[in-house]
Amino acid sequence: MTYLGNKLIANVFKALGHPTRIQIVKLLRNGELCVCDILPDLDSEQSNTSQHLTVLKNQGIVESRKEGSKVIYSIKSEKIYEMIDLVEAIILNQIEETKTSLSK
Amino acid sequence: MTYLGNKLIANVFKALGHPTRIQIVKLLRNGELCVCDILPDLDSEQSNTSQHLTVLKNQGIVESRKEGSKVIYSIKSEKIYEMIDLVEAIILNQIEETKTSLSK
DNA sequence: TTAGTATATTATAAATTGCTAATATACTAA
DNA sequence: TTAGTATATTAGCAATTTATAATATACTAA
Repeated sequence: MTYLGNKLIANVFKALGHPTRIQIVKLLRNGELCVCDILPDLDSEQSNTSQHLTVLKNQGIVESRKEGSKVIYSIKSEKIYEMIDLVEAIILNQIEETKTSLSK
Repeated sequence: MTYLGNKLIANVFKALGHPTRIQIVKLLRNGELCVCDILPDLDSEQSNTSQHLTVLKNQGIVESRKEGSKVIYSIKSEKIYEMIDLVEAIILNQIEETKTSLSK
């Protein structure tokens, strides 16, 4: 694959490379939410949250629509959750490994 | 999940968030390689490549062993390739979407 | 021992990212 | 129209990441 292709791929991973953005994605696992419902569950300012949502949107991870004065965000592809599940499995493996090497 | 958990997850994604590191991971798809065999396929300096390998190693994405004067790197879990495949599928979807919206 | 090869580490400068505070925009209701 | 709510954008600074150049370490062979 070309450098350009790897850059596109890396950009998606990069967008997922922040704890707040991971949390946003997880919040959306049960369905769409307006920003007003996302905000109280996060530990960051309104403007910062808005910026994180923009990053996720720019990489096609979430999409949004307007409903009255609210903006509703949703996940564009369930594939994102498969990715998160894979990462969690990788992390669990490593924890197991660390445990094993400690008890030797 | 806690902030700490999301941070662990984000760190793995972050490690994959660079085109050179994606390329390294792809190079290792066919099996382990020494640094000397990775270097010529990359467009970056020796020391920079070594730093990227360290990032991947720190996140448990690759592992290494020494063999004589060479260091051999390999992928720790095939799950990484499932993740890359998912991202590629997401990107292809978006390209299709863009095409569709252009032809409307 | 010396020279050469393979890889890692360090310092540092440049580029990017993240956060905050302030401001702007869009909508709703009085 | 005015005030209030919901969200986005901007500017500026701090923190992090990236690349380069230089140096260090480990191994091999002469």
